Amino acid sequence: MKAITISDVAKQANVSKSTVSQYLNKRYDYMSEKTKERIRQAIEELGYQPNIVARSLKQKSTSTIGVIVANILHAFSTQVIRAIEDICNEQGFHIIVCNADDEPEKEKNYIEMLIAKQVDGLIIFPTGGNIDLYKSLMKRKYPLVFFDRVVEEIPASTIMLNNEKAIKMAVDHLVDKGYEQIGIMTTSISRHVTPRIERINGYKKALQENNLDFNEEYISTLDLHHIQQGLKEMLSLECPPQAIIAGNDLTLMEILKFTKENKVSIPEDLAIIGIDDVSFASFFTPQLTTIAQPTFDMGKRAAELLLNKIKDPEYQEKTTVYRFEPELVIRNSC
Amino acid sequence: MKAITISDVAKQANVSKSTVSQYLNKRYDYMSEKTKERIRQAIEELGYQPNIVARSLKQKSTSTIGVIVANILHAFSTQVIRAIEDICNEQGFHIIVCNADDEPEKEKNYIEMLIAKQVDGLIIFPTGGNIDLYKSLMKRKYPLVFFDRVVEEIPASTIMLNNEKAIKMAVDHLVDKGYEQIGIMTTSISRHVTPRIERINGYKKALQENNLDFNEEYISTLDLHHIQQGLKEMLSLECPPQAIIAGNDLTLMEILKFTKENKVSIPEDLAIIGIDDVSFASFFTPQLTTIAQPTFDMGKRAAELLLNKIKDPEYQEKTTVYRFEPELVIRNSC
DNA sequence: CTGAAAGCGCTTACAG
DNA sequence: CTGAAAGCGCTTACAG
Repeated sequence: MKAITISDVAKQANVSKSTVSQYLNKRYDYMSEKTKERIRQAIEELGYQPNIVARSLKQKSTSTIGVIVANILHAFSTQVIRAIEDICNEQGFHIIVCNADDEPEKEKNYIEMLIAKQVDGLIIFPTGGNIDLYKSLMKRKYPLVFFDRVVEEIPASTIMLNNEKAIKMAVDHLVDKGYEQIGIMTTSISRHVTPRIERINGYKKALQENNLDFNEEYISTLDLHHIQQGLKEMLSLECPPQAIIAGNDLTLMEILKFTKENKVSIPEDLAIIGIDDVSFASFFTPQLTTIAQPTFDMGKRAAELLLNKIKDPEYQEKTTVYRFEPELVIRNSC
Repeated sequence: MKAITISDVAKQANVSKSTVSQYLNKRYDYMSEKTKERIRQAIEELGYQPNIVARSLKQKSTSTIGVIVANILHAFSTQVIRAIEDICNEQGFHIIVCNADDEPEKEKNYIEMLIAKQVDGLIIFPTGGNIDLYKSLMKRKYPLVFFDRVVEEIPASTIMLNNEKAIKMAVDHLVDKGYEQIGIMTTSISRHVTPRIERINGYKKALQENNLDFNEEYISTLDLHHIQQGLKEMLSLECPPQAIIAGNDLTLMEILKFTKENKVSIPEDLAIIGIDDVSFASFFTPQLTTIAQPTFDMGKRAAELLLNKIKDPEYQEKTTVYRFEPELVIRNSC
C-alpha cells in the first residue's frame, strides 16, 4: 500500500499539483467552483492526507514545540505540561515532552535532538548545566522560554513563582499561629536550583522580618532519599523545630512518611506547611495547609509567550522574568 | 542567520554531499581517514546539525511515535507514559503525547494529525468511538497498540490489566477480613470502557465464588463529580455496605473526600480498598490497602511491541491481548 | 574510495 | 483562473 500523494490527487482531479496545493491551503482566490469541487472529490475518494513532513521541510516550520522538564516526578511539571498542551492544541501546535532528570548531559542531548527535529521553539526547565548551549540558542534567536529556574547571564524570558513571597506567606502564617522555631526542608541545592535557593533566602528574610532567631540547623537541603534521615536528625536537636516548611511536593511526601512511621502527630508534635498544593491535601488527616502555585496560569503564559515569539520573531517582551503569585490555602496542619 | 546544510559542509570539506551523508550515517566502508577527518572538522567548525525533517521525508520514517491517552488525569496514564518514554528514549525514538479527554472527536483529530505528521506508530487508549478509523489503520497495517481498553472487532495488540483477577483479589481480601456487604464504585461506564466493565463483571463473579449475595444497589458507576453523592446514597441504604472497592484512583479520592468531610472512619465505619496504588497510600491515615497495577511493565511492553512492529512490518505476535497481573498491597484500610 | 543525479512530497513565485 | 519549474535538505543506487 503506497501512500497517496498530492500528485495522485492532481491526476484524479485533472489539475496540477499547484492547484491542489492552493486548495489545501485555502488560497481559493480565483479558483472556480468546479475545480474546487473536483479536488474535494478526488481527496475524498482517495482518502488523501497531506504529508506534514514534506510541508515542514519546505516551510521550515513544524508546528511543534519541545518541552524539557527537569524532573517529571514533580506533580508541578505534569500540571504545567497540561497547561502548555492546552494552549498549543488551540493553536494547532503539538508538543514533544522530554524529561532531563536533572542531568545536564541528558538535557543537552534533548535540546540538540529537538533542534534537529526542527521544533519551532523550546520551553525548558533548565538544569543550569549547559550555559554555552543556552547562549548559542539566544544568539541564534531561537524561540525560547525558561521555566521555574533563572539562569544568570542568560536573558531569556523566564516564568517563575514569586518564591520569596511564597516562603514569606508560609513563615508569616506559622508565626500567626504562634510558632517560633521554624525549620525548612527541601531537595538538594547542590546545582543551585533557583526556586530552592530563593526559598531558602526568602526563609531567612522572613524570619528577620518577624524578629525570629535564625538557626542554621533548621535548614536542610538533601537528596530525596535522605530527607527522612535529615528530619530525624532535626527533630533530635536539643531544641527541635516546632514547625517545618516543605519546599516541594516530593519533600512533603517524605516528611509525611516519616511522621506516619514514627507516630509524630501533626500539628501537635510538629506543624507542617507545604509548597505545592498536593492532590490529597484536602482529605488528608490532618488536612494540609499549603502554598499553592498557579501552575495552570504559569504554563499558559509560557506557551503564549513562546507562540508569540514563534509567530513574530521581532516580538519584544517588556520584562524578562515573569513572577507569579502564590496562594496560601489554610487547612489544619499548622 | 541561515541554517547550515549538508552542502555547506561538503563545500567546506571539499567533498560531495553524498560523502558527507555517508559519513553522517556511519557508512565508512571505504572512506579514507583523511576524508573522514576533513568532514569531522568541517562539521565542527560550522556547527552543523542535520535536518531530521529532510531525512524523514526521504526515509519515510520519523523516529517518533504518537501516544493518545484517554484521560491524562489518571496517575495511571502518567506512569505509563513515563515507561513508554523510557523505552523509546533508549532506542532513539521520541513520543508525542495527546490527551483525548475521553472524547472520540478529539481522538479522531489527534489520530489524523499524528498520521499526517508521519509518526511511525501509535499507542492508543481507545475511546472506542472511532471503530471505522481503527479499522482503516489495521487495514493499512499501521503499527498500532491499544492500551487498557479492548475494542471488540479490532484485532490489534492490546495491553490490559487482568481486571477480573484484580477485583477478585479485592473481594477475596475483604472476605478474608470478614466483610460480607461489599460495594463497588467506579466512574461512568456509559461508553463501555473495558476495565470498568470487566471490573464490574469480575465483582459479580467474585461474590458468587464467595457465596455472597449480590445486591444491585451496591454497584455505582457515576461521573466523577457525582461520586460523593452516590456514596452518600449507598451509605443511606437500609443495609449499607461495610466495604467499598474504588475502581480507580480518582474514584478513590472522591470517596476519601466524602469520608473525611462526613467523619466516616476507615475501616471501622467503612472499609476501603482501591485499585491503583496511589502515591499517598503508604502514609495516609489509615494506610490504604490497594491493588497495584504493574504500570511500568505494561507501558514498557506496549512500547516494545510497537517498536518491534515498526522495525519489522512482518512481525507477527502470538496473542493479541496481553494481560498483566495485579498485586495486592495490604495495609490498614480494610 | 567518491561524486552526479534523481527523488522524497510538498509550496510558491512567476508566467500566461 | 491554472500550470511548469525550482527548491526545501536530505539519502541512495549507481557509475567510475
